[in-house]
Amino acid sequence: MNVTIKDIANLAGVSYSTVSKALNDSELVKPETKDKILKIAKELGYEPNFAAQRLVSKQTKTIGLVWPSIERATLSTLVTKINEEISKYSYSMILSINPVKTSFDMFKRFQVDGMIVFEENDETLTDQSLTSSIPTIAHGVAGNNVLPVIDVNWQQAMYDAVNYLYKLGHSKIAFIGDFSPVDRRQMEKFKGFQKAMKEFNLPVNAENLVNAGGLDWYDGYVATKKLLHSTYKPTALIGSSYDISSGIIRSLREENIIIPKDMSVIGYDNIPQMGTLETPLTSVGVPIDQLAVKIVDSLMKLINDKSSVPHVQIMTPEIVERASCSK
Amino acid sequence: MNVTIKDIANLAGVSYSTVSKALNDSELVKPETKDKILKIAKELGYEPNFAAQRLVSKQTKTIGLVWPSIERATLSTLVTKINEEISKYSYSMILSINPVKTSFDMFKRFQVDGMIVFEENDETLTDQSLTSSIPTIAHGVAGNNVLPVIDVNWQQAMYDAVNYLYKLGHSKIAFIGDFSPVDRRQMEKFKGFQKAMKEFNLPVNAENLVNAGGLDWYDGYVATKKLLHSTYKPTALIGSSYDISSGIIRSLREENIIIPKDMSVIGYDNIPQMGTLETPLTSVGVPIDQLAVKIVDSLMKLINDKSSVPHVQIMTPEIVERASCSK
DNA sequence: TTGAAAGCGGTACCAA
DNA sequence: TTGGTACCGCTTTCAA
Repeated sequence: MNVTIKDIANLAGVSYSTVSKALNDSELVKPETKDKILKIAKELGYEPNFAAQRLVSKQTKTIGLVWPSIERATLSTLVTKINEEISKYSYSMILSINPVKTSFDMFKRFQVDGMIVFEENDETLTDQSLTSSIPTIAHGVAGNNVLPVIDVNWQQAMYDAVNYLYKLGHSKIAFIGDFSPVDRRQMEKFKGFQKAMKEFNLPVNAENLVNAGGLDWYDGYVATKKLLHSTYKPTALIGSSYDISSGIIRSLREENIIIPKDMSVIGYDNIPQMGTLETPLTSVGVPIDQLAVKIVDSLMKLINDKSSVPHVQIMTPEIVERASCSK
Repeated sequence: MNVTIKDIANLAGVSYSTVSKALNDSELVKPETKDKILKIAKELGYEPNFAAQRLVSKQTKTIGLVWPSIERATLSTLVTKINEEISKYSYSMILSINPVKTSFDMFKRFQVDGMIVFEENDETLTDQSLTSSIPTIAHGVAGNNVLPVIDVNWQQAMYDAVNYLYKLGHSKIAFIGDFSPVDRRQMEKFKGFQKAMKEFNLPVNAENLVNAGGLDWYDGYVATKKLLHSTYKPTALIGSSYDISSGIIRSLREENIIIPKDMSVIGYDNIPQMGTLETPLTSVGVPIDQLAVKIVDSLMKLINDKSSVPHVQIMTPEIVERASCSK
């Protein structure tokens, strides 16, 4: 059996409510008594029963993060950052890699104080049944979202990328991305690209629009290969994700195309790893730290005051230059 | 305020102990009563208070998994498998990406029924303070391990790889791995390679031993490049991890070296992804499913009977042929 | 400054 | 088949 405050009370010769106070460092206990109690508690190896505490206090100081697809690398950086951010508030984070509903149920059982979900598909954010009594923040594309969401201006990110290249003098710009319509984030990026191209009177067609059909580096690699062997000769490439961009670089190297001399490249995803690729890449996107801070901040606000968080918050992307583009 | 069994009892006009029984599907409640109670519970949107249940039952049906370095891809497959395996026992899994000690403390607070840790460094398994009242299984290299550990016969894996190649007629076999001495798993692989080579009277020296200095694909890529441009001309390569092997393939392709015609390649890590690489790779290692099953099985045994699990269990690797080797 | 006692939301045993 | 009740371990008034 575990040590309880009653055991301590017995040995200390005080009531157990006094022990409780002492352990919580209350002002109402005489210092000597407190010391004595603390000492005994230590000797006995006392560990508070969290379930009992919770039953009374209704606080767990824990955030649950739902992350059903751990195999996608880019997000792991964000998760790590979020974890750090949460610690700053002296909260803990637990992770579940089960489907959203299952995870929510589990977190509910554990009575976490708050939850964070990443958008998985269209329904993640709009499914009515996912409303929760527990403060929850989602990260994904705003729409009919049931939960308050932290969104990113994906369109603008791509617009900025095109604009950046255009200003450098490029007009033959290709976009390599995943156009599977289930992923709204990818769709948004695509729209942004289209919009920018149109504005600059540049064509968007089957030639400069390359569907990688997936988000792994290999998809980007194959897509780029195909592009390079087509008749269209772009002078600049935009990769729609970190992994895809890494595939692009590989393809270019194999073909002995030098970045940025022969080809300018910009990648989406503003994570530090962009700078440690084979060829460091100029990238566009919301800096991952900012995103983590915003998510955690919003959640904490939501926990303290249910009505204090906007239903949609959109983050502005930035360009980080790493010399992978030239005129 | 949340709905409690007392609320239900009031509305149903029964005592709350009856409600408790009904909700737990006890035989001792008349079906009609049960139905009525269940119906009311549903209407009220009743959700049991887990903390209260736990306070009494002392069971959480939850396993905590400590995984401080989520950024390493290979393990994510194992984690996913473990999660699946745990579900089969109708347990849930929660994950912590904090340092081992911090994670243990948190899991303890949540009173998980069991824990799983992956070896991070020498101390993870030997640190006395990590003994825990909660049943815990570690995965890593056995040694002075405090916790029961599921180990893999890394040496034999590499031995098998060399043997396999040798039998095919290769004698110029190079090993590309990470020799940083902090990672005991890597060290073990290296030893196995050495041992096998010695047995077949093949030399081990600076030429065929390539230190990638890291575990990312890029490390393997650079190392292979270097090797290919050296005077030593191997006919077979062994990659010490999935990522490194993927770098090897890539280097070979760039140099127009065909697998397996011009070069035989075996990779460590027995995960399905080995078959979906640019060039599917013959690989050696403990099949990841087996590993997951063993880990979870052992943990469940440990939970049910503290003394039933051997202090060290070593899994035997297997070779999966995928036509990346020839004579 | 300390203690007594009333819960928190359940489970489980015993009595009715 | 149901109800009464004693806990589980702790926090938090309220009295002493």
